[in-house]
Amino acid sequence: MIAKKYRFHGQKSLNETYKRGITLYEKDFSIKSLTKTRQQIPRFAVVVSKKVSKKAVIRNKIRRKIYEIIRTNLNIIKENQNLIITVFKEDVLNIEHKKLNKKITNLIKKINNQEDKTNKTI
RNA sequence: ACAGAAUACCGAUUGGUCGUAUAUUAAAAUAUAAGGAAAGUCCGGGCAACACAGGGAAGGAUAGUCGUUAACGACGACCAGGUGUGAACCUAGGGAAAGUGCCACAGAAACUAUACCGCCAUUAAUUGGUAAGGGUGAAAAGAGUGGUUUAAGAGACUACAGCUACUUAUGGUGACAUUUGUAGGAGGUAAACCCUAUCCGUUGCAAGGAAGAUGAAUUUUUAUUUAUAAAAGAAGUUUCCCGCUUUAUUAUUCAUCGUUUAAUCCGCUUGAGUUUGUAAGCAAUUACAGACCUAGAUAGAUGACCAAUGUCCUUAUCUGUAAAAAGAUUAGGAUACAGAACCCGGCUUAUAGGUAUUCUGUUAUU
RNA sequence: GGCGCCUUGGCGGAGUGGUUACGCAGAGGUCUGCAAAACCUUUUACACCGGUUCAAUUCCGGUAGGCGCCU
Repeated sequence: MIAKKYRFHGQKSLNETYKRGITLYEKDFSIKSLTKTRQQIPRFAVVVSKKVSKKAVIRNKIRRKIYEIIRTNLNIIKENQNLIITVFKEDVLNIEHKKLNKKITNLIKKINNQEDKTNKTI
């Protein structure tokens, strides 16, 4: 898991990223990001709804795997970035660790490039 | 050996790298960290608020007996009925002789029956007797078998067996069992309404409490008196009525703003706790003594990756044997169900694979 | 986390202890020069598993799926 200071606290900050952030889609999951000038520590959230799977064990495993990938690749991410990853399908569990790692890191890099082009910071 | 029954239990282990939460601490570091069902939320209790948990009506739950328990719709032992060759298992198992309702279709008739065919008597048609037999149906004058009686028949009468109500005696705390006598002769359904007995106040930790700023609102009448009393109204308590509480300016309610790296803190984990031993009891369980402290998250911790071992299954080879069983090696596969959210006692449902104890039936051998 | 409710053909939607109405949709036919409308015929259902009962979609218990409310 990831440390408590890297997590979101409360609903308003989450809603802000949902409204204003940029989104990119993969087959089984999507990424939203928003960079803020006031912030000093990046924040992450992984959302796995009950529609993905009814069992709490499977949902927890998916979250933990993705959090682990983020934790090991912290150097890619900007200091003032907010990231939300939402999972749509149960198949994420069956993907190998290395493949998932590649997919997610590539997506994050893409998003960072887009943000640099548009200069969308608040 | 095969096929079963019951009860109790385990449900992976070790190492490496990188991490998460809590506690201790200045920091580093150390310690601890998910189940038998944590699940479903089906019952019961603690705890909290409302009145200290009160009265009546309505409503709900349960239903053999005795016990266990904080309590229960749970559990234990026993009784009765049913199922099974048996070990055992199942049962919402009070009342239909308080009252009401329902019993489709078929059938003559579905409940104080009054006869469709049949049998007998009598006739021109018919009418009368009869509940033995047939047919319908889930269920049919509902006490079976043998005999007597008769026009034909029938508890109409009798012998034996059996049922219901009351009753005698013995055993048992009791349900009840065995037993004595008298009387009786028309069904089912209460998981239909209902009656009887017992129990239940309502809401649920998102309960409840603490932590900002500004503004607005907080009634009327009477009496004495100039701040008290009484009455009405209002608000709260809710399935309804009664009753109760408040009528406050350091308070309550509403609105707006602020806080977003405090959307926080308390409640929150020492408890009907875990474990060892002894004693009581058939058992559920209880008593006493010793030792121990063992998760506490809140966009929600308890993990990710890698390696080895164990267990089980399958294939092949070897050993082994009359044939099996069993053992060794090689290769491949599987390793379940499932994630604390205030806390306990049960129930129900899901679960790869495995272990132990007691018992039953069949076959074979001694 | 807690509390409550629902499930009937392809879709909507009545019903109740005795084998399920109706409307729309689908298929075929009548009518028409051809269509529409109208009329006639027809296909497809009580979420699943147990219990009570002679008989259950209905009554009772459990399971599954779906929905709502409480900060």
